[in-house]
Amino acid sequence: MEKSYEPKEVEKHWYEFWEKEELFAASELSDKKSYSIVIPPPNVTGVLHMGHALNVTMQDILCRYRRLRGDNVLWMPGTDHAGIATQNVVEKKLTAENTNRHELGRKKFIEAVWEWRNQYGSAIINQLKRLGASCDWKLERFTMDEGLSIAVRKVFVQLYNEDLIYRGNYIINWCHRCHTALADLEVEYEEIEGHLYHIRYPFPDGSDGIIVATTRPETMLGDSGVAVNPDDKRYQDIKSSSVILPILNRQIPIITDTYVDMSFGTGALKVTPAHDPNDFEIGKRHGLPEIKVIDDNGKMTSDAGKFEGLDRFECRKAVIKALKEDGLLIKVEPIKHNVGHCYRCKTIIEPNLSKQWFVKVKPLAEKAIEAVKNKSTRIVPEMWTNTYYDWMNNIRDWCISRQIWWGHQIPAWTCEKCQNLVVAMESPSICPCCGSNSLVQETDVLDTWFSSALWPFSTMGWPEETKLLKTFYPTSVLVTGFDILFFWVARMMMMGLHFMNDVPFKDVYVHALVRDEDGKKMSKSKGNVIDPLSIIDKYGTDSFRMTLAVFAAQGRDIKMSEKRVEGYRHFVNKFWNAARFALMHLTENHSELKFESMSLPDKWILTRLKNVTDIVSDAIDSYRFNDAASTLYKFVWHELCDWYLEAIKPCLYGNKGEKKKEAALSVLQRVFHDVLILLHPFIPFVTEEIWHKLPGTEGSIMKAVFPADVNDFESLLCDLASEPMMDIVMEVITGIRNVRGEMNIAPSVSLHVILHSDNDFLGSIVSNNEDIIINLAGLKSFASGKPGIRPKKAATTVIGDAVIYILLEDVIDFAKEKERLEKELAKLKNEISGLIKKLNNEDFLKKAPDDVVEKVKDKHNLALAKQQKIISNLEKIKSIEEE
RNA sequence: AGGCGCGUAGCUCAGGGGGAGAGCGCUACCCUGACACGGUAGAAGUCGUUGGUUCAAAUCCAAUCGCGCCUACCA
Repeated sequence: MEKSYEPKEVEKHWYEFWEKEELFAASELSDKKSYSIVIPPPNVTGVLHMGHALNVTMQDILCRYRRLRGDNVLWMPGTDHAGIATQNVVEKKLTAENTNRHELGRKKFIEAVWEWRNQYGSAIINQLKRLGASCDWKLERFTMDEGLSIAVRKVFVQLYNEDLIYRGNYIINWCHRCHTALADLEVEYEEIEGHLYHIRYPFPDGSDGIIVATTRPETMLGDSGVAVNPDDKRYQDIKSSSVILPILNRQIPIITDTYVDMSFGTGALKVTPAHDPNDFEIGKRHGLPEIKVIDDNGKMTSDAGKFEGLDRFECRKAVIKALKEDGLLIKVEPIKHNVGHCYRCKTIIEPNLSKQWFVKVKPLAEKAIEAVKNKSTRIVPEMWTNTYYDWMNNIRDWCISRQIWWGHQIPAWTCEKCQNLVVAMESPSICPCCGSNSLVQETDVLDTWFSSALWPFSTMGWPEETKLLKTFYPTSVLVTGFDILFFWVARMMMMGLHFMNDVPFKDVYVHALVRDEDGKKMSKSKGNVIDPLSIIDKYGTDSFRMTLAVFAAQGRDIKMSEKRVEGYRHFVNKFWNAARFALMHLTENHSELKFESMSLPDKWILTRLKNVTDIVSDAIDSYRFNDAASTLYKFVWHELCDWYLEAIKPCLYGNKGEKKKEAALSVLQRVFHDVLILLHPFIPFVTEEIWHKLPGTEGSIMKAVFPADVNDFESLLCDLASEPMMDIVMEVITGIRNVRGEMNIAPSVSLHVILHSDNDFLGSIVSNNEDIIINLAGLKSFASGKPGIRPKKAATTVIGDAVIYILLEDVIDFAKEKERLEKELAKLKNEISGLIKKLNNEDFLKKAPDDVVEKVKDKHNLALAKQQKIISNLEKIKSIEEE
């Protein structure tokens, strides 16, 4: 074995091995318990980022763990066709080739997208593999696949027939750059420094009129009214029922509506039903005309009069100029306000009147709320439940049509002759209404999230009644970031319940975001993105995964930096070397535990192993990945390496006889065997590599059995008394080392140590394990016995009931020793005074539970005894000095 | 505006009513036959602030300050 772990070749080798051996494959039918996860499908245009890395690592930990526990695991992989993003990518490519999609035409363009997808679409999948993802790749799905497309059609048609999908002219969010409608969710609001323009709308008789305030003066061209609050005293006495719209000189009505906020601006609101969602509602209430002045390209329409053809922002300037000239611009004040931007391209979106398709979500949402309320689906951590309810309760209809070409074309046809609308699975040949054969399909496609919403069952073959569905639906857990809780999770809940009559997943584990070192969100524009692949290249996948797992505490974002990963590379390397050491001695199989000849450290480490096994499985079961990972870290480094391996070295070198050696070897093998399995979900590559070198193993570690599931484990291995006993041995050793350190005695100097104690239990433990103490404390000799004559020139330390004398014939520095003891005494006195305060408190004695009181009393007695011993040691020094 | 979360060692964070913890960093010593990506020891914290509940509060409650995020139709 290499002196340091080199991940590159190991990772490549074992990943290929796993795939070749089909170790990731799920069984369609099996007697085993089913466990299933569908991957949140990354965009087909995507490049692996930290979010994916965390998300996939967690799912992989769960899947590998469940396999080790004997479950039939399905981890369903795939990608999402990402309508707008993918279309953008391909359009860019076309531009570079000096053409565009309109020149190509719809059919050719779609072909071009498929070509692109076939060429580049597996990039993200290959990157997931670098993370060690154990998805069943044979089942890989894509939202535009034929099967998934049939599912989409079926859902659309059924929802339409159930009146849960409708088409209509409504105000929607329009992105001029992407040239499509967006759902409300796809608009990101950002605070912007803008201006609030106060504009006078004169009365028809030319008198003062009403002053309105707006941040988008260009929309005034589409105004069809001015609204004031009916309770607003300022406007009670107005005689006129209308005003004149400046520039266009249209007469528009003054209406009253309680929506208007009297405290904002002048309390008068210009109403533009075609370009503002609220105005749209007001317009509907008052029957105002909807005048569209900005077209789908961001240019002014003919209704904008002389501004026709002008860009919307150019028009704003022109309108202001015109108003100024007419003396109708009263004032301009700076204002901070939220402006919506397209989540894909950051263009300022324009609320626009448009004919679109919508899903009526209320009825679907009710079932989705109920499913969480009655715990059919559990959201972890629980704090997200409220956010989920909140959103679900205030949900608005979902605009699902997109004016792009790449996606699932809406299965609706209009008869050119009679205008009849047909929604059907298959393209109809004649109009069922008038028999005409000139039917034209709707050109819009569906929102990508519409198909993602079906992911948990469409990937398993729905609408067919497949074995996969029977075995694996509903899925066990969905692992995702909170940023798509609404986009995706909520919608899957609605669709799953509606079409499968069951929740899509029993648990939703919502994990945190990965941020940069300073806690900022990683983004390309900020330039603070850390590329997971470069981290993997540099430190290895296992180190990276371990880092993610250790920092994945519930409810807190992860601040990622290379330095962190470096720390966990050290861990992987430490483990590698521990294994290297073990394997140097494990030259043959020692799978049978030799319980009779075990030493204390043998029994101790097995007990600790059992304990750690329980903690780790508990933690993974409840999605506390950080607890599981750090428990293993501590166990491997600070118990296995720091104590156990060091303690058994004399045995392994044969200094303690063949039987002891055999026992130690058997324990060593067992501990490595089990700890490899425990670690495998976190660091799959290095554990597989070592597994194959460890005697007594066969095949892949992926087929191993989790230690907690082995029968008789507890009775076979655990000796609970070994923990307190080993604690004493470790304390004695640490005590001696401590003196050595504080007295500045070089490690090369070996010492004589004498231990005095009245306590027979302690005495026997110490004498039974003196070889370990000698070895680990670096001693020349160690003697223990009942208190007797004190050695003269010795430094002392107190452990429990024992006084330890470290003989320092030539090197003792009494001043230093005195200082040391006094320092310790001061610490102890502090502790004692705290304990006394408690014990003097009658309420404490009366009300605190007995075991707590006992504990405090014990501690107090122990501290007193220790104090006594230190004081006498100090006196001894003084008397020696006086001699 | 409403909701959620977070303030614990220099840094990054665990913990969550009865002993303040880890990793990194720092200091000292050590290339001891797995590992210098290492070992041993050490220094370091009024657990944001103020009240309350309790025999007991870093932990529960209330308020307050600071930070972050999410949701919302303020023109």
